[in-house]
Amino acid sequence: MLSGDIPPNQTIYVKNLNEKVKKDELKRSLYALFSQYGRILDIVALKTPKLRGQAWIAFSEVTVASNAVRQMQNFPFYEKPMRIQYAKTKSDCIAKADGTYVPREKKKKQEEKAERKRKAEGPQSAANANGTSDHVNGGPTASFPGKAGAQDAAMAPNNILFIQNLPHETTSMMLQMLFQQYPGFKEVRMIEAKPGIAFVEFEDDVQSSIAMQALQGFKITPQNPMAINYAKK
DNA sequence: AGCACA
Repeated sequence: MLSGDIPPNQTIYVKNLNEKVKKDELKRSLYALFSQYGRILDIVALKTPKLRGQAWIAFSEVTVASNAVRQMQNFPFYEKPMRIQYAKTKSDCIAKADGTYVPREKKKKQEEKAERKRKAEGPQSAANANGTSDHVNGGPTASFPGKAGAQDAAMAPNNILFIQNLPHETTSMMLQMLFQQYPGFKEVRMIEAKPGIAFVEFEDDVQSSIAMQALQGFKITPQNPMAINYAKK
């Protein structure tokens, strides 16, 4: 199994998040970043000592969650590579939609801990010697199947994006319309002498990354999927 | 490292 030993779930569990970023900004950024894969039903992030640095993102479909787990694995997000797994349990928002939601009774922490332990040392505690050598995931630069902009070599994150394969009639106004919807947008720069390319600047590389993810492969014309990379430093 | 929903 790809991510740990947790079975697929339509909610993903994200950890190693930068604990300095504020809760709602975090949620907004996660939303912008992950909604490219499909519909997000809910994002839960708490800043309690136990739960900071983690988030749960509930998707409309398991397949969407699966793509997100694979493709965003280790994505550099606020300076830190995201670690993504399937959530261990069903989200309340999904159970509610299912009709299977039952409000959980308040348990004391000790009871919960005991229960978890009981589950862990089930009937066969020596049964986990099955070659769990799975695979070491793809590394910091995931590829984006079906997206023409996927780069071949990893480029260091940069607040400036380099856009290629634009139709020659593209104007900076058109690009501005596209990119300004993403937080941190600053400006579009095009070069008269070089049609088909542009630079788009954001305030920082988290924000540029989100826009890149969101617009990667975007077609201004059917023949022109945008190829977006970080600009060279 | 850490699996919640106030």
